[in-house]
Amino acid sequence: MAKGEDTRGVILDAALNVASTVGLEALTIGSLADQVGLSKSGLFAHFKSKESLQIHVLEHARADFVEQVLSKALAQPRGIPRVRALFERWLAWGRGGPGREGGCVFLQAAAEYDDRPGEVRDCLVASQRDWTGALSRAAQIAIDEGHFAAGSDPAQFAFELYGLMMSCHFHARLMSDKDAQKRANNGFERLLAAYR
Amino acid sequence: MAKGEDTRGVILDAALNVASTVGLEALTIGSLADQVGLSKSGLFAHFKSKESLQIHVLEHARADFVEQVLSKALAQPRGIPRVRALFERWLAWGRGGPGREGGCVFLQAAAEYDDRPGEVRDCLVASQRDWTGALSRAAQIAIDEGHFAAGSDPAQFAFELYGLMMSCHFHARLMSDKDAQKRANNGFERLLAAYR
DNA sequence: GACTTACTCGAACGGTCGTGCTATTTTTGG
DNA sequence: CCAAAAATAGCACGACCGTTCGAGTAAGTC
Repeated sequence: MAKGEDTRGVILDAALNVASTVGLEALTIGSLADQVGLSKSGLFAHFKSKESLQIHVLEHARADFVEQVLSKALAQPRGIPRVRALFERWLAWGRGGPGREGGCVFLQAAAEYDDRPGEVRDCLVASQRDWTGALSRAAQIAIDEGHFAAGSDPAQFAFELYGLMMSCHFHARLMSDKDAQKRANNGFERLLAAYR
Repeated sequence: MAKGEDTRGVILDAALNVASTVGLEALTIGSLADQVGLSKSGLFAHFKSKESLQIHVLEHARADFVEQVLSKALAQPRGIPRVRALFERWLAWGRGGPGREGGCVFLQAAAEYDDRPGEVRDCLVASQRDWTGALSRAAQIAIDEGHFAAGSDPAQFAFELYGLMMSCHFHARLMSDKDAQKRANNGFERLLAAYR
């Protein structure tokens, strides 16, 4: 009973790595099976369809994101410190690393599914709605704490924060811009200044 | 001699429409041939390979972008008016419309090729380098004209502008946020205020 | 040790992919 | 109008896709 759950975890780890680089659609069961040393049908049996696999990959990523980004940032004091922690850990997560060579799988998936209906898209939208909601809530708390000006729009703040993250991902990965991280931080400080 | 160039244009129009929605990689020759009423091999003969087709699609899009966005914005007075025109037309182009249902094909391609080496990526990077360069130049002019504070970083401005555009595209398309356009404008005004 | 359950494999399926090759039709230039 | 050239169609190919099925193996229970 435990064996199956283990290999399933190994599969999802590898799948997440692939999906972050080439996307969830380009992810193929055959090559994934080779990577983890399973037969194609052996891997397939764990998920009943490719769509199911894609959804599980997204939820796997979401769990990791919540653990690495959200929950750790929530340990920071309310207000600007927490907002800062959210942004910094978000950027760090999106930078990728061993096991997630392709950066942020959500940004990859966002581009893939923004015009492609289906359950995968629905799952992605739900996760991103949660995330933008968490960002907005953190901004609202910053208002409540008096760190941000009263009357500020938390959703507007989240919107602009999202933009900084996306631009950083774009410049760092596609444009090989070594200053992307620094530019994102500059933009963040300017954003904070505007909302104070 | 003219016939071939015509059908080639028809093909590229349809291909651009498809690529903007599902991506350049998911674009298939067979379905594209059906759309334009050609046989698979008949269409294939126009481009010697799929990679060549993808590159031609990108250059087709680039030409349209230059015509619809860059050149028309350059007709505006130097400084903030021109910067504003660039941003507004950029957003409008990214919003899509008939013939480009999927929005901005460059954002789509940016996600697809940010970890996928090859000639298509090289072509995309070149076009985006041109574009960010144009944005930076417009910001530099705004500095020269005294519209932006002396000592401002034009590339930083372009970086943040790119973020607003991406976030707008993301929120409008994936998240079905009707306020995305408004939020992008809000962010733009805040950005202008910071650089004045 | 027998039985049941969970896991994995190999082979095969229909389908679609990009890509050649060879005709045949259509367009073009003199 | 005719020959040269360009454009298109038809067909076939090898490769890979997701998926199914049946058999075999390992693990857990009584």
